[in-house]
Amino acid sequence: MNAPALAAAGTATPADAGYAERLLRWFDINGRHDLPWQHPRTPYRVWLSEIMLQQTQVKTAIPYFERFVAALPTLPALAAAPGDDVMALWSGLGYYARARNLQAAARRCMEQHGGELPRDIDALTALPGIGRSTAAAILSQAWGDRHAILDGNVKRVLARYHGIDGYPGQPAVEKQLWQRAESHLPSARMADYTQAQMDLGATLCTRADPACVLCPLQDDCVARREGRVAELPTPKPGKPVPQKHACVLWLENADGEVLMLRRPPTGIWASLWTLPQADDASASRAWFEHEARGDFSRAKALPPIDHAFSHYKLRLQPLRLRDVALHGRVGDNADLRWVARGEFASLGMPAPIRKLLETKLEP
DNA sequence: AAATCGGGGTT
DNA sequence: AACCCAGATTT
Repeated sequence: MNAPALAAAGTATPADAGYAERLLRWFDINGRHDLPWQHPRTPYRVWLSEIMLQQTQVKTAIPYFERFVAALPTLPALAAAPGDDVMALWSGLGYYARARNLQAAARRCMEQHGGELPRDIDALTALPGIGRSTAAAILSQAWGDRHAILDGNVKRVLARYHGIDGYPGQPAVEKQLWQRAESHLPSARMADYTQAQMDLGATLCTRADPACVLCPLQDDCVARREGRVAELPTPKPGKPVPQKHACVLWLENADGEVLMLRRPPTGIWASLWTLPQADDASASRAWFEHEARGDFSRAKALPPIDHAFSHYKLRLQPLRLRDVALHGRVGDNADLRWVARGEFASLGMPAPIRKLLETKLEP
């Protein structure tokens, strides 16, 4: 294949014309046409799906999406909802800043854009939680507007197709990928084209064991021709992650309710409800003796929970204590309260804490 | 056990 | 511009 004309990046050149055509022809037969956000394909539903899909795979996102749009079917409904409701609907998906940004953006749309998502790439990108790729995905899918996306799937496809070396998260590499993405845009069918790219990357040009023999782009794929499919895209340079430890207190009152507190609005597990946590057992004891009455030595250590973040590993040691009463009146502090088992579903909680609290224990 | 994913925040 | 942060899932 001839070297593509870099000067022409941004417009489809004759040399590129086949890319979108072949991809769309493949999509018509093999693409995903029944995703819940495609029917009906409204700006609000596309937006919500794109935010969920930023760090979550389609299969995982679908039940969350269904539940979310059933509870909050429109942008004004999202804007008007209590923040706790939004967090509860997001609970388990991870990256909770996405949910807070989502609602903040909805509220800004109510104030500045007449209660609708703006149909303008710059206005969209200015909203919290929406960057260049997400804005492009919304506009192309909701309206058919001509913008290139560059998510993880597209990065992988383009890195292989053009044989681009270097970690795609690196700015210089990402810049090249954007240029390639712009160069392949078709002149019509943008909604299908955007979905087709994501489908190709998700179902066929996968990270491990891609199905190259089925690929509509295999004839011009540099990685395929040079036998470098397995080594592209270049993996992220690894770093050792530190191991951290903490204790969590599982305190129950005489009614079997669990003491929970709301974490601060920034940092890890922001705004989520969780168990009282301290760096070690003696700090847990100090917290307990300050807040509660009872014999701390009765606390029973449960099996530790291991949880992995991208930048550190956390081992949580749960300490369970029952028939606990507090010194003060809990009702005075909205961020610390007794929670009945039946209320768990309505609170946003980190996945490992929810799992811990739902483990069956002897009475 | 390690890699992954897009946007926002900080330096 | 170049890191750093956030978390559940998949491999």
